[in-house]
Amino acid sequence: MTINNLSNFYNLGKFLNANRNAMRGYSGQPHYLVAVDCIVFGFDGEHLKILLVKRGLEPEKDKWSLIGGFVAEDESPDDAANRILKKNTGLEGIYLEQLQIYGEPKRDPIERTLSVGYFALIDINKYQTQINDDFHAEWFLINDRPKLIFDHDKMVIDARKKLRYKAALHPILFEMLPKKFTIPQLQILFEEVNDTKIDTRNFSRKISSTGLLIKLEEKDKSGSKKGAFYFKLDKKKYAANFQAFLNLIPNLKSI
Amino acid sequence: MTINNLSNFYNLGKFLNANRNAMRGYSGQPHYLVAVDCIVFGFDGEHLKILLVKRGLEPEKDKWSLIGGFVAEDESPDDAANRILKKNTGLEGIYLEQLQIYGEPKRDPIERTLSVGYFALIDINKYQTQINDDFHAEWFLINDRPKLIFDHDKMVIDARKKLRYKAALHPILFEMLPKKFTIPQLQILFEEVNDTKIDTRNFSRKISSTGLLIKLEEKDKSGSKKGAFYFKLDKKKYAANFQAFLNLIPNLKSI
DNA sequence: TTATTAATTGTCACTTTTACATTTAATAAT
DNA sequence: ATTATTAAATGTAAAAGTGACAATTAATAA
Repeated sequence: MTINNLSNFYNLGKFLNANRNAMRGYSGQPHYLVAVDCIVFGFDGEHLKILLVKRGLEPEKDKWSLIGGFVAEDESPDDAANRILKKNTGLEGIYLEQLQIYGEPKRDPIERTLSVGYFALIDINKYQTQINDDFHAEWFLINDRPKLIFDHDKMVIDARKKLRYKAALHPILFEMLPKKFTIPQLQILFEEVNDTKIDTRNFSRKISSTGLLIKLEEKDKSGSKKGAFYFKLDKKKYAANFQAFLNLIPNLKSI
Repeated sequence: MTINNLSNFYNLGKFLNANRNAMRGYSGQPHYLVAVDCIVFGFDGEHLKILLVKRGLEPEKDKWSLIGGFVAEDESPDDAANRILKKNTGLEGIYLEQLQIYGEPKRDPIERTLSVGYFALIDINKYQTQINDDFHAEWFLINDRPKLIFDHDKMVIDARKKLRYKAALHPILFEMLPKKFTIPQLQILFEEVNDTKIDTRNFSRKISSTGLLIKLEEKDKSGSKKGAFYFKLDKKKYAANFQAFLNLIPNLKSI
């Protein structure tokens, strides 16, 4: 039995795997590909959006999919997600959170691949300035996106649920806003994420009471004659209070 | 080059992997072992406990570890967790939730293994009746447990944090109680999980206001002369309200 | 009959939440 | 210069929820 006349590489691989494992690993256990897929959310001032790419390899080449890639030998899944996001958006230090693992045996028809889902929040403007079109990434309205490959549609639905959940309790939505933003902008973002209308007076009071915002001198006059004051995040309080439970959505208890 | 005179199975494995992938998979991507590890919490009426096993294989044989195992070819990680829990506790339909993935490249010294962490909540009494000692599982006080292998200590810490977090908002702790339980029992459980003392009057009022409990005729007289009334869960309301945000812990906002 | 012990329950002050409409600041139009 | 227009900013009162506090009750044991 030589390498040259092997008719079935696959079985030989299995055979050698078994031998190798008996010698130096966990005997006979199966090995899988491990990937990460990122659900990247952004906000353009009006609508919640999601960043998708045209898949570059078979199968399903040229179909829309989440940004993803395989976990390399020297990196953790978190590292992989950061690397892949940087490659596709040019951005570093993006807000990133593990969603869950997707591991149905048949989810990838080519070969068993487990995928760690991440959701990411980015400032869409920061992205736009740095974009080079090498990766064919494109923003879609969250409610008007193309069908995605594999189980990516489910990932998007799960990520949206989790975004809503977290945003009701923790001030994560600021991650999608530019450094300077107005209260009306913030409110629209909250309304988008929660698919609901919020009372202006109550929202403003609630946001103020968190103590997370610092009012600036400057006004944004693009939206109205009167103009709306810009605010910025109080970074220290933001970091310190991030884990605390807020109550940012009306009727939270009956969601 | 024949199989018989190969001096290095590992390199051959790599070589073949690359060939195999070029033919029928994703070319050249590394494959890893994937395991699940379960952080199993229980409550004995007094203290929060965790279920550990003596590891049965090298390395670290006979050291304490979480209940775990590899994900087989025909099952998802969720399936694997259920299978492995059943094998080790005899219980089916246990409350199980994905915690996160643990994937540092060197976390297992033998071979790269990614592990999906799960936390499980079980009624410790139900377990005790079904135990057979085949698996050398043992309950430990959460605050007095042995050092665990690999990164399992971190998993336990993470799981505890998540348990606390979820228990503050959702009625998951009932999963650790028997069908009939008293309010004082429930309160002790909440106090254990949150490492805090809770005012009896406020706790009782808060729990009642959820509408999740049904008062029974019977009393538990083991703890006092007066006896404490048993309650049971209103299963329908429990299922319906599970996703709603409650506020079960005092001073929730400043945790 | 009394003592004992844990279970059960009530009140008040304070905070938070909700529902709801008017005033204000700037620009554009006359 | 005055007025019209538009979105931003703000206030209040009623209701619900929260936290801090101690007295009463039901059973058994002495």
